[in-house]
Amino acid sequence: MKSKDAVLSLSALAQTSRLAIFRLLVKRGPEGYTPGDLIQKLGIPAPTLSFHLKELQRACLIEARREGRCLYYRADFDCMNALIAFLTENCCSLGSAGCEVACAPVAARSQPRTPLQRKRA
Amino acid sequence: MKSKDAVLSLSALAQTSRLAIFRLLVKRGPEGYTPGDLIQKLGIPAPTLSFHLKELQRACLIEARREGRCLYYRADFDCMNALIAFLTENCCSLGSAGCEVACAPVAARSQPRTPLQRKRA
DNA sequence: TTCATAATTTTAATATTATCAAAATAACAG
DNA sequence: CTGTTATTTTGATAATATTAAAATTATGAA
Repeated sequence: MKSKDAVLSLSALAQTSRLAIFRLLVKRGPEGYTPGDLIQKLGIPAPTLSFHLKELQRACLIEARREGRCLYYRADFDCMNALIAFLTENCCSLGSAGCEVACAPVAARSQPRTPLQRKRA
Repeated sequence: MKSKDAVLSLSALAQTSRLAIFRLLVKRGPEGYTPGDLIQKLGIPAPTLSFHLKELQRACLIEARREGRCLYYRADFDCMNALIAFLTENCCSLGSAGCEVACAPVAARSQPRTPLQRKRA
């Protein structure tokens, strides 16, 4: 990851609402949340939320998929990994100290499937 | 570390000049650099540099000590540790996965002492 | 097609942040 | 005290970010 990309990612996370959104999406895992879900949970007006989601997307920290009429946003763990790697390598003098940090969604391991997913199986 | 502090730290690092300053200070280790050093290395005007140093200091990412008529700024590794811990715990779903990231200056481990340090020993 | 809902985009106003020149301050040497 | 160097503060301007309201697009159902 280049310094320029790191600044972009850091900027995206350096805002109260966006950090809150991202934390929710991380906790949620691969299934993701729709903007509607996030509006309910965070109380952010729709246009404002949309703006912040776009910022996070621009920094490649989240990605969206469409399912019917809903969009589902989820955290991009590869990108978050890259950011943490950049910080530990460049801002920590740790270098490759044998400690491989790998971000992965907790939810991916043992979460009940959604009704939609069950329908498909 | 609270979410509010994390936003402050992230904001401080989310700017090209400040990230560059911080990376230099991390590489440098405990001895630190004076504003004059940084002006030479980065070509930033003195008032702009001073502004950015204060921002980094406000986020507790760097600290200063005076030595004669010079100020020496150095990275605050405890604070950086706290930030990385926050990110891995809250934005990575890693939790305490047995991977303890600890930031420390490379310079602290195996760098030839400065003339000043030799004089004191 | 027409309607209702989900989500985004545009617009526009406000707030925050960055930049840098000029003046002010701090520390020291003579 | 006076002059010199290092650094910060002030203050003015430019750039960017934030947000709400209104308009627009897209989707699925009737």
